[in-house]
Amino acid sequence: MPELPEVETTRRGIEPHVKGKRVVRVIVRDPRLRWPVPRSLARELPGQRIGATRRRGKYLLLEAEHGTLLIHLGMSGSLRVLKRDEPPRKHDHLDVVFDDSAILRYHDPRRFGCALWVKGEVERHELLRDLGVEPFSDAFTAEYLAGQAARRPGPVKSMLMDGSVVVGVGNIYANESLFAAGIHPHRAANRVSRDRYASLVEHVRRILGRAIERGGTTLNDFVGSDGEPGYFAQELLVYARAGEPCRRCGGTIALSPRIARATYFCGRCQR
DNA sequence: AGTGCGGCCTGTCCGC
DNA sequence: TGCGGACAGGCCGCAC
Repeated sequence: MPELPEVETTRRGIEPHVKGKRVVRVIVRDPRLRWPVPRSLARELPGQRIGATRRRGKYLLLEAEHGTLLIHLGMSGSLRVLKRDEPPRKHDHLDVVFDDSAILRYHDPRRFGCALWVKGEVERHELLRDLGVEPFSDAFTAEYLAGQAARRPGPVKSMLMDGSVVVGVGNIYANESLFAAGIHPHRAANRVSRDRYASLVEHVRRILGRAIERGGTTLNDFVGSDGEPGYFAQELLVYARAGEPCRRCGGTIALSPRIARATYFCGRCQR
């Protein structure tokens, strides 16, 4: 399930194979993604060279000369680079074919992802416009989080997973970061001290960074652009460990479905 | 305006 | 062994 580390792993994996290459063809086998793949993509992208690849939150941006290919992997999407053509497998919905015969192939069984063609300033696109700060940017600070939290009596975990506050922190990494910072996921956001937000900021960065180093987290189906799974799952301390012993205090990891999907925590270590 | 929930999908797992 | 149903999960869109 791609969160920021999985998307960044994918970006780093594909960049050497697409940067500077010219697109010769776009093949849409099934346009029925979260939003239909626009016809303009196959019509306009061919002939253009890909420049930089970027990431904004969990969106991948492939900048072409006169537009941007905007891709989201949803929860089951992956991108692979093929050296040459091979028969598409089930759920291989989209190919971008390059002038050296390499193919960027989009695979997404659940079709929660999207592939859009954006002209003009991509940052102003409605999907990106209202996104919160990047966790690795200077804007992600304890002061910023405390400020956001001031009007939020709801659970701190909900705020952490709110993409209009900070991007890229999905369910897995929210659970892990709150455990590392010793903050109870049910605690009201406006009742977390500034010092503890400072700790949370550090742990979010450390955990996301470590997950990127390990190639992401593979629980069911995530694979990087080379087809390899990620290895961060081995380092998860609370996620998917309900009923198992806390690695810090030996207590039992609890599972609460109350907030935004499955919430795992240690009731002794997190307050 | 923050918050929670339904819905979109399909593969996987569980119980009968 | 077969099959229905619950579940997972990002995130938009909507209701409150």
